[in-house]
Amino acid sequence: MVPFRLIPQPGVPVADQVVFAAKKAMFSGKLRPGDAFPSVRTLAGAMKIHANTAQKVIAQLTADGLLEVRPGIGTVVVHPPAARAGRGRLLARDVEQLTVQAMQLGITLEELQGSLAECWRGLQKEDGHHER
Amino acid sequence: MVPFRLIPQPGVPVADQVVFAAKKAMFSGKLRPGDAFPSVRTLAGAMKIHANTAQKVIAQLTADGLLEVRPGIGTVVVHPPAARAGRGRLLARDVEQLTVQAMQLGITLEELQGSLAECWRGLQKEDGHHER
DNA sequence: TAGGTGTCACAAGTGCCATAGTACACCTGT
DNA sequence: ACAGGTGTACTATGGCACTTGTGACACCTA
Repeated sequence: MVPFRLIPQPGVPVADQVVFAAKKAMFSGKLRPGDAFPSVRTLAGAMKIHANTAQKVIAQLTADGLLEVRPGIGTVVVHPPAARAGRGRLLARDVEQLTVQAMQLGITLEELQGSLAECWRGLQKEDGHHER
Repeated sequence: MVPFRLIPQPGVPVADQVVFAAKKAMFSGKLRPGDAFPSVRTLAGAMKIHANTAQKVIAQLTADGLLEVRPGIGTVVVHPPAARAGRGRLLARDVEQLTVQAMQLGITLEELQGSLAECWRGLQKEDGHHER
């Protein structure tokens, strides 16, 4: 029913995990623009979390511009505003962290870039499968 | 005195920030294998944190194999064991997260790889400056 | 009208984090 | 031997974020 699952990660907030899983579902094509997003209470029931936590998920995704709220109806997946005017700076912290961690593991830059490309294509390859 | 500083990040534990700053200092050559690492109390004083928190930093870095403890003497920076037997799997979570966030911002894979390379070289270029 | 939708508010419980203080075993100087 | 510096361990406390719990409201559709 819900187009994504999650494997509980200890230490990271459940709400953030669900948000991440939802984004992944969107960018991999399991949730396409126009599709109805699970309601707060439906999501809460499916994810075995509290309705209040599910509400935070919806609010977060809405704030990120990935969901649009139809009052009284529900929420719908929208196409990201594609606002990237020098937003690369927002990733600086994450890029730096990934770099340091890779260096610690003795991984080369090329290997890291390869892993990144592999992960990238792994998400995009399912992009045309709306026929479940 | 202490070969690294940190810019307080709200929301992330101070201990983790110091650990990250220390690692960055190591991989950028500001701290080379054989150098003495600041003592618990010195680190606590310089970073304006509690000695107990500084102790956690030392413990973390030691557990990561980046520091070696000489009982009664102090801690010394050691060369990472370079143990990378399929450890690329440890980065999977971070790679996936960075990928999704980049997609959300509408950044292309090539741009992301470019940012990564830039950050990488930015750390390595200072690698020969021990003449301080 | 009945039911489903998102939204908000308040309280209680839990756990992590940083601080605080104290103590111990170890080694190196003099 | 001694004093001083080192890492390590323990308990306790206050603050903060997270989750859950419960209830309520305004909105829309059938």
